[in-house]
Amino acid sequence: MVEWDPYDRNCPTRKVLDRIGDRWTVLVVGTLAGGPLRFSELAARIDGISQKMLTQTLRGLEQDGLVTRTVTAAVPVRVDYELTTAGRSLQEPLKALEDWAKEHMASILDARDRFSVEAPR
Amino acid sequence: MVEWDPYDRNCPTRKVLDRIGDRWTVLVVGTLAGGPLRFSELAARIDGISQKMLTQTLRGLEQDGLVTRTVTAAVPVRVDYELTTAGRSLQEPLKALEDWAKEHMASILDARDRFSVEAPR
DNA sequence: TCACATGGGTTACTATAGGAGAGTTTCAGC
DNA sequence: GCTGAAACTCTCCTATAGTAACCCATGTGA
Repeated sequence: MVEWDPYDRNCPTRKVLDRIGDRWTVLVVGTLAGGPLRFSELAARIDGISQKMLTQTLRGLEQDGLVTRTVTAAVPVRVDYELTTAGRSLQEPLKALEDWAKEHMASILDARDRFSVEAPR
Repeated sequence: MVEWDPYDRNCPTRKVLDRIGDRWTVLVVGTLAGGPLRFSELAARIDGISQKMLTQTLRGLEQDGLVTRTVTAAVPVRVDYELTTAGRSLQEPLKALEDWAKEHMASILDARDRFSVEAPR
């Protein structure tokens, strides 16, 4: 395996980190964890995502081979998205992040409160 | 523990996900993993980061109680940054992400190449 | 004493990302 | 021929990320 180095500006891992660190990507992958869903179902479950961002995020994931896009010729057209094997393997690290976020929420909110009081910048 | 739900737009976990999913945050925390460093050392190791973004990222991490900022009155001033306990606990999920990125780089780059050929959008 | 170097930032500006919302396509059924 | 629903797609506009240049306090050598 080549030695990837995210600390180098030109290393492609930078782009991959951008993709998987993206807010919407985390949420889309997490939502698809339960099985395939269609566009409108994703939009409904991920509160606050715009159609544009959902389309963009899905295209990015599709491009990276992390989700598949299946069009069913019906009326109206039906489009399903599903995680690939690689996509499912991403669930684990993302879940770790999600769990960390949940676990440390309280202390972080606390720290934010204190910070605004002190902060003798 | 309260039930946090990142899929709700108003849940504060959203903000936390934004912070820890941030490209620079991942790299700064990863760089600080080896022990405390001063501002200029961080800037040198994280290729491509600007002073402004480094300052901003560090302020954010400090605000969330993930790093400490220590000013030593010397000439010129010396400022050290170090991970807190909470900050160190973040290393693990971030490392998982980094590892995932390294492991799947090849197949992702491959998928990207194929995508531009097909893609009968 | 005065220009210069050094570390750790700000400031001012520009480029890109993202949001709101209207418009588009496709095709069965009325 | 018109309607309606799903899944986009486009336009406009604001907010955030990013870049480059400047600032400030202090010690040093000429």
